[in-house]
Amino acid sequence: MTESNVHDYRDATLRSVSPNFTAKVFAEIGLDRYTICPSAIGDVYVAWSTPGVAAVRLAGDEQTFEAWYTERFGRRVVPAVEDDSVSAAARAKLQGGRVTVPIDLRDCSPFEQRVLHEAAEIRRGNARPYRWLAREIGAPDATRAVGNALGRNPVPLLIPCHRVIRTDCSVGGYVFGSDAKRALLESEGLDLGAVEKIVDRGFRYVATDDGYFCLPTCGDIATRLGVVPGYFGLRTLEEAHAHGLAPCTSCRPIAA
DNA sequence: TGGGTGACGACGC
DNA sequence: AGCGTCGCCACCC
Repeated sequence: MTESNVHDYRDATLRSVSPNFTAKVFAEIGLDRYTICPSAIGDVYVAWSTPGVAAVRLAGDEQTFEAWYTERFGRRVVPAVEDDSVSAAARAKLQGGRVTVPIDLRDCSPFEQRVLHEAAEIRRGNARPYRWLAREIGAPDATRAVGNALGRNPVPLLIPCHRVIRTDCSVGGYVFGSDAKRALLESEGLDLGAVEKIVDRGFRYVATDDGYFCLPTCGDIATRLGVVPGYFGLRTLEEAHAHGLAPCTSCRPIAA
């Protein structure tokens, strides 16, 4: 494709581009495109650029989405004609597949990227506190800033920011609403009712008889509860130490 | 430059 | 138990 061709395409009426334009052509002219994918919370728009998925939003009015996209990223986005490898991966992941999806975080600040990369490591069936995430990225006093960064997550669901909750195990905010966040966590196997009972009794950690203690929202605790005789709650780290318990290497419990 | 904002958290009633 | 206050930090004017 020549340089002048590229400009011709850019200047074309984007909505009427020929279906013959392949994903390869879109990649060459650097045009972002979007498609609709089913997800656990209903249909979402998935928008992507050459490097990866740039945005996930609840599906609704196309004009509103396109305007939001340009406002947020300073680039236009047009309906995709067909899936390519990036959107196909996103589609699979949004339906529960264990797939690696390339993500385009170029418009996020370095701090936001650190937060999002850490959130991406939290596995299904788990949740971690905002404060925990702040500690993990080496900014232990930036809890509030972590919440702000997650609130600007351009790719919710793909980067599972819904798995970051408050230290008291209440779910906290979410771009699609706290109720959706709660439903997502439950659908992933986290028993928030059980967690609430533990917290209501004044416990911040849970120990199993095999010698480890966890955050109440650790996914591994539920697994271990099936194979060890019982569990008991703890109020402080000192209490855990007094019992000779080791911190779970998965959830890495933090001080109250 | 500096003041305002916010998906937080600890404390005090 | 729930609310106001304040400290914290990154980000935006």
